[in-house]
Amino acid sequence: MNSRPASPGAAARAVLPAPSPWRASRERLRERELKRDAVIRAAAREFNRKGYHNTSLDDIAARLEVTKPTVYYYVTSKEQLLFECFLAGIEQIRAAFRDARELKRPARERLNAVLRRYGAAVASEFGWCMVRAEDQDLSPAMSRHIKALKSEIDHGIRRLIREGVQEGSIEPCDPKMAAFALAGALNWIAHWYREDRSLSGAEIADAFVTLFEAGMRPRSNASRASVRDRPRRRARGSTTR
Amino acid sequence: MNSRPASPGAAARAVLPAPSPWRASRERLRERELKRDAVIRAAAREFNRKGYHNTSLDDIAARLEVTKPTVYYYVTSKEQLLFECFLAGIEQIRAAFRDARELKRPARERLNAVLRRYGAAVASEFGWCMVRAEDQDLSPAMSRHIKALKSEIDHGIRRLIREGVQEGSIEPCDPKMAAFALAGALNWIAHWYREDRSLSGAEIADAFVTLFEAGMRPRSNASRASVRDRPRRRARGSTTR
DNA sequence: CTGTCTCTTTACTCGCGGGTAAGATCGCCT
DNA sequence: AGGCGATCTTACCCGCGAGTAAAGAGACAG
Repeated sequence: MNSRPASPGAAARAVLPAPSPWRASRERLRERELKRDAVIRAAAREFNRKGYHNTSLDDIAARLEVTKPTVYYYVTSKEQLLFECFLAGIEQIRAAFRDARELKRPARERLNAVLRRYGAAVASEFGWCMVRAEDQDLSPAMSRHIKALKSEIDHGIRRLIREGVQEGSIEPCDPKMAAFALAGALNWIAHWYREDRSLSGAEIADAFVTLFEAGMRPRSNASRASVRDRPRRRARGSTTR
Repeated sequence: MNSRPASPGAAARAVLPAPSPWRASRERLRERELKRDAVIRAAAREFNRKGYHNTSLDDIAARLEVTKPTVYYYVTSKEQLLFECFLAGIEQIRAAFRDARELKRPARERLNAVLRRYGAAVASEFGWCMVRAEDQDLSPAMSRHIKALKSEIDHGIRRLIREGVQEGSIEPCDPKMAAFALAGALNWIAHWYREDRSLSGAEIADAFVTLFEAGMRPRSNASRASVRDRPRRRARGSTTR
């Protein structure tokens, strides 16, 4: 407590060359961090496999080859475990937004970039927890926290859509509805991805983005005449309807 | 037991004017059916509000102003209760497919008709149960049953898409991915619809369908007419690779 | 060797909730 | 006038799983 290094210089000198007595302690800290992460990842995997309520802390502990109290040494409650998994997932998406903000491209492309990483996050080991962390399973405080984060993501998507519509890179539409549709399709990946892993999360997101962009109504002007499988080129100048 | 009516005529005569002794019994049957439905609807509402695992049978009973064993008089287990709710939801969608099959319209329109009723079903009181009935919460037998029904719906959508592509009413695309995207967006309604009920389920589905059809990439100049501040020409080459 | 700090275990508590046993109640039939 | 079947209740059982108390096992310092 009171033995904190007197000066930054002294501390730095001790760190690098000599086996300072502080080194061991720092290493332990690091190891502890690693173990904590392992606990959270194990929890995510089990929640993913069997669902939150069908997973006991004994299960998670067994998976780590330790006992339940050990798990409790690293987290305070099952609820917090779920919350941490949720955070790990959502943080990937927040990072995607931060990166996209730097990008100097039309909003539509920035949106697509975000959606790709969104899809990857949902397909990740934390996807299930992120998508399905229900307020009903959580204390009011955590529920509020999660809701706020989800809302942030939602409004981020809406904002990109709105920008895109304004600058003309996105077809005019209701940003709220569009955001719900996009996020819904991507979120749902978490439900079926466990069974069918033939594609990576990013690939799925790519396929979805392509679909959302093009739309399902044929684009080529010949759409009304039964076009077999010609329409490989997108409509350029001409229009349908 | 042995006093079954000798002829249909006798039975019919007894039903209408006279208070046949069978009437009471039939009325009881009917009432029983009604009560059973009430139990299932109450369960759906509670599952919807608090989730399957956070709802106890005491909760459901209390909501009906009866006691737990009464609920068990109508239903054999909590699991079955969830299953019945699931069935009630999915049956609406199966009906939509049956009706659409009659329709003599392009596959794209039949698909849209199905999707509209799909959305309405998801937004109904059974939507949550239908969408979230997890195999993990159910016995293997029921899990298989539910999976089969879900798969039936999924393949129905894929089939309509495939038909549409073949006849040219739908832009060529991967039916499997497209079905996942569509169903995902609609299923997800169940997650946010409880909070935001500003639109009916059918209206939401309508909005989604419009969106899916048109796509988010601006269509040719014609659709551009409605855009207010004269958005510049969209660059063709700017699509992400 | 000894105190102490970190990490992990064994061995519990305890309430919740699914499910049941054994009647009460009530209307109907004979 | 009493039996009977359908309906609903009171009063219970019991296992599971979240969470905890308390003690052991190492590592390191002095």
